[in-house]
Amino acid sequence: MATAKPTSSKASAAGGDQGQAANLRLTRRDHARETSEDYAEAIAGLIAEKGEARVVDLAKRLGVTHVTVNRTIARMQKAGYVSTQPYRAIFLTEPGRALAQDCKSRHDTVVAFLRSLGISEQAAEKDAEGIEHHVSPETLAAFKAALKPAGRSV
Amino acid sequence: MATAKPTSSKASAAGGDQGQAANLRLTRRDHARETSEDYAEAIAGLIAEKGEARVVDLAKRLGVTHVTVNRTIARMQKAGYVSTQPYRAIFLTEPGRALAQDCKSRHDTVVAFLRSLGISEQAAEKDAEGIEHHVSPETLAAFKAALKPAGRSV
DNA sequence: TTCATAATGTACCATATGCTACATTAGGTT
DNA sequence: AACCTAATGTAGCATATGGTACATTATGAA
Repeated sequence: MATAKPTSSKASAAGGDQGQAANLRLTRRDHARETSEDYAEAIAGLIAEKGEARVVDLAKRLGVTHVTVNRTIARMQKAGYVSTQPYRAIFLTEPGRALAQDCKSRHDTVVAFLRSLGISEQAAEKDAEGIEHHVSPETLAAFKAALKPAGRSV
Repeated sequence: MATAKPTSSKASAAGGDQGQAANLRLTRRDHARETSEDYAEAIAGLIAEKGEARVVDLAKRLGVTHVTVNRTIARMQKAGYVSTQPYRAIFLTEPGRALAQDCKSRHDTVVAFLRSLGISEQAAEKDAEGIEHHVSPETLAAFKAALKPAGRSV
């Protein structure tokens, strides 16, 4: 009976359980990556603002304790995104800088797009934090296109 | 170190930190809720399609093993969203049904909105899975408004 | 009724995220 | 130099999510 009764357009589009399963699986598997992206973006921001990123500043900005920051930074260092030494500041490696830049670009696009819909700055920023990690290149392109109907090609 | 006195560049960033910190904190704290939402939606779908939701079907649809489903269902039962008995099917409670309905509505709105931007059905479905949990009421309303430029006030 | 198999449950492991409490280090002050 | 304090590090706990391996139950077939 699992013969996928046409639940609106969902079943036909996703190919039933298989399709949706893949979507959800990917969504969940990427939580760690999302964290790394948030950290990379925050580190880049701090470096831009004050020249270096300290654990305590990251904790403040990310809304977690310094302990959580410490562990995440350790993981990111193992993954090659940051470099740091005990009791020293945290710096981005090349891959880390690329990650941060990519994230900031996406973040800004999402915020600008939401703002263009008339959404308040507060809500746009808040929603963008959650949404920016889930926009595919195709959707991001559509957002950009909607922002530049005139034709600036950037 | 850093007696926190020279708040030259910090002052301007301080207010920003607070706001962003709150955004990120909320985003992360809600991962468990997102899971419950996905499960509620999947259970509702299975009940609609086959009359009952079994662990094995949920596992297939959500792309995880039956063990993961089992544990999550236990948590959701404790939270009052579902009711079930050993070796029996899973049913939604009233709060569970409300949650599922709310999620499906949001999901459909997000998909429709993305589709209206010209995004493919596959990408729209995939992105919606990740985005639907992060759209505020304000943004959701904006999506709906963009879908109904004629003026039907919902 | 017996039995084979699928479904479900349980035990145990791993990672990621978050915390509190406490230990250690760095840097400026005295 | 000694000292104080903020910053950093570490130990241990908790929850959520994911898994494999194995035990148990349900259920239809023989």
